[in-house]
Amino acid sequence: MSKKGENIYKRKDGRWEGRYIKGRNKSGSIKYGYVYAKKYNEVKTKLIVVKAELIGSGNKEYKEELLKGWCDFWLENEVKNVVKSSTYAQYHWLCNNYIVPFFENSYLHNITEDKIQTFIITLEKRKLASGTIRNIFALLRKMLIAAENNQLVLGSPYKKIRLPHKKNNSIIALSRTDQRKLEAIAFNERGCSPIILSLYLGLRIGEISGLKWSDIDFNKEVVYIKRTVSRVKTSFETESKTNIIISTPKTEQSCRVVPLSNKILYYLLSKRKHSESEYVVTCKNNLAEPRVIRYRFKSSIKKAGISDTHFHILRHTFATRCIEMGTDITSLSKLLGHTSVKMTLDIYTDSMLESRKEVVQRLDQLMFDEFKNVSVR
DNA sequence: GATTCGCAGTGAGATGCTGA
DNA sequence: TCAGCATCTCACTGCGAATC
Repeated sequence: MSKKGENIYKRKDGRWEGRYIKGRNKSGSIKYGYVYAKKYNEVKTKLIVVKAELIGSGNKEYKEELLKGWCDFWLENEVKNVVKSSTYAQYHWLCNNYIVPFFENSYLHNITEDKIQTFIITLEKRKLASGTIRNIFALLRKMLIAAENNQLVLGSPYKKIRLPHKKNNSIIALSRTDQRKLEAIAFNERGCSPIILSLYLGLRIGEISGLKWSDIDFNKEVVYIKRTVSRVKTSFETESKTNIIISTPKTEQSCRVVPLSNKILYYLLSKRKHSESEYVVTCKNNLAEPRVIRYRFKSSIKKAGISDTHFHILRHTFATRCIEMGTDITSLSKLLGHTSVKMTLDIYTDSMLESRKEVVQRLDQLMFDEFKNVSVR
């Protein structure tokens, strides 16, 4: 029930007791405050409230708060109701697995640049990817800024930290041969294939998972992307639990209208005839969650004899084929649901190498003709 | 065998910041 | 002013174990 470091314990008389640092006496030992309740969760809530009151009152002694305590308070009061549940779950995980264990016995006002730098080096030694280390540091800094705003931290020890360099991974798409092999298997699926939807509409896995037949306007020949599905950790108290969350797409721009080609329209119409579910891609007549789609994808690429890859490659393949066919970048950006054209350019610049070569060849031809003319003259 | 779940970690995309 | 980099938010991946 109670977690290590929370200072919440079940008493022999059946009640739950929670302790918090109220201050220190002259000898430096901690003075505790106490709260009681019949249930664990009630004690936890009472502790949060009393800590919030202490911070609000500007209690000088309370400044000797351990990072662990501040972390719990901050997550519960300043993060939980502000960000999406998936982000909260992510923060919770990063805090409890990296930040809190390292700074477990550190007081907020004793956290120095050196200590944070050592923390980063420790993470590097654990062979974590640079992106992950940057994510962990970004979270720690955010937490420290919040503590700074509450006068719990002196100075800004997070300002001059050296972080590992970011890696740039190039985008990989399926070759035309592999795409054909995969399509052959996907078109033979009994239900509507998520592979076809991603290859021909450029949809993300969560968008496919949440796609309903009512989102498709067969008369206007368009599909409306309105929701995304993901599995998120929702319980952090006792045994951990995850749930399917249906929410709006990643950004406002991700809510979009994607036109349907004649072939895809025909494909969808034929699949709708045999569907008994409100969802386009199904598992036991309900929506197929992203994990199920990924699981099926893995088995399809195995059957197709394609080397192991991830589902998102289908979206990259869609974008790459569009570029190869000369689609303008603004239209592609809209189709993919990117916020800006710059974003699309940043991601798919490498895919445009062939088009750029073509342009240079054309220029070369032009120059050669000019050169010939000059020589003749 | 198919599917679900939890854990541990990585990557994508949007937005903010900075310095040339 | 604006490109490029940093930061922030959120989604996705791989794997093993459990369950259906």
